[in-house]
Amino acid sequence: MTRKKVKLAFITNDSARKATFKKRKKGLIKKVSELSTLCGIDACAIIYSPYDLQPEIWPSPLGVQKVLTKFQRMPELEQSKKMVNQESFLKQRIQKAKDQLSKQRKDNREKEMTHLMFQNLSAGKIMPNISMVDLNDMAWLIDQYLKEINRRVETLVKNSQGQAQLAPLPMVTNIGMTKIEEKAQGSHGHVLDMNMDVMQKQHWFMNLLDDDGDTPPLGDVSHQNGFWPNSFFH
Amino acid sequence: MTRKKVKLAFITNDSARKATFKKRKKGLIKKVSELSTLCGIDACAIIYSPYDLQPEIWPSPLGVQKVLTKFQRMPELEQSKKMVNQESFLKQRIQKAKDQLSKQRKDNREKEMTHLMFQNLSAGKIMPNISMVDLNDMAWLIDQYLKEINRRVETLVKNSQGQAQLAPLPMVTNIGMTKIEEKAQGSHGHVLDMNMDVMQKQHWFMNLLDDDGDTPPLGDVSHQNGFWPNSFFH
DNA sequence: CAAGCTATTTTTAGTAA
DNA sequence: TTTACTAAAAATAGCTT
Repeated sequence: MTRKKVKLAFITNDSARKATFKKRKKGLIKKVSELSTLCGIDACAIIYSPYDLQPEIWPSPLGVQKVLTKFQRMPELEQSKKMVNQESFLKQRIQKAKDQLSKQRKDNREKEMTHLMFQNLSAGKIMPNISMVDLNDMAWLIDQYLKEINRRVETLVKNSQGQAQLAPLPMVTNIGMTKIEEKAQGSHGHVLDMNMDVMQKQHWFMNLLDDDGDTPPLGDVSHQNGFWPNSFFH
Repeated sequence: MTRKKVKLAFITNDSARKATFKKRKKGLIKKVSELSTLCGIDACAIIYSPYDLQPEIWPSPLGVQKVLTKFQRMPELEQSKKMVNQESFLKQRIQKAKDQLSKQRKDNREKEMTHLMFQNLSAGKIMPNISMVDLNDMAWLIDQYLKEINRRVETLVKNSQGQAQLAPLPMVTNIGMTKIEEKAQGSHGHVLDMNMDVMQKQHWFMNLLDDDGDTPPLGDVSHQNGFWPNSFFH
């Protein structure tokens, strides 16, 4: 808090709560990354929120995976797993089976996407008959990669600090496109801004399709099977 | 940090690192719990350290369990974890091709601009029919050159230090124009201040055009295809 | 080492644009 | 609504005990 000392209790005002959440989420991730850097700690963060369908993750999907795997091997946790009663034991078995099914589906989907992505993106343009769902998943995937790239750029920038007044390094936002300051511009053109919201991303993506020339114009799909957040691996 | 601004890098001193870790771990857990309370977020923290056998957890073993179970059900995230290993080689291929394309475009644009620059500036004035986009890119290019010149000046200054109290060398800011202290003056006139923000640069540039006499006055372009930062190498 | 102490830096609540 | 700003609150690096 700042202008006023804050009471540590649930914020009932919706917009105030959202604002606070966004600010603190950012701060928290910064803290995690700093702890990781300063002390050489393996760390990750996964933050779900009612405001974003996709959870915010740090440092990367792979990084999260790595840390979680490590955690799951830990015996202490198993302790707490075992401390649950019989009912939850059964629930666990059911959950485990469900997880296996889910995992299998995911693996299938993964292979499918790999194939699609290679076919499409390596050709330098997007095939005309690819479904919106697939496009969406692919776009999300690319988004994850871009975020990872930006994280690395930032790390590099930080490590080369003290170089005396370097001009601010542009953040990588899309191939061949740079911008000096994230907030210094609108989101027109084909720059894939990390901070674009879902509608913006959709817009950007649709433009990309249109510009491709050989793709028939598509109608508004915003009311179809959700655009970005929730169609990944259903 | 406090008594000194901290460098974001691994702390090599063992005891200092441990002290920092303990302090920051405490702070981090506090932040997590606050976020959870204030915004009604389900959250947990698990912090391993080389200093404790048991990881520090929040809010409780069961609480951690609960959150983790929720996470493990999430299909979309897991997907992205795995996908990376298998696909990183693909990612590399695609990225490499894109980088090459981008580089080629950049090279072309640079040659184009160099040509333009020679045509225009060596004549001592700016051609009237050059486009705003080109003007903008050219200005950016010149800006880069000036920065490079300043870097070299600074290098020279540093190499000749120990000369006992050199007067502060004026920074080169534009041909024939100097200023003693970056912040000791406003940004009016034709001095190209490295620290000018986008709006200021735009203003400066527009003035340059107006003063040229034979260039028709131009309207406000701040809402056109971005002024300085984002129109280079589209 | 651990614990306590500030001078500073960093975060952020509330507000304004 | 989002973004920007700023003053106040909180966190914390380097000391001291």
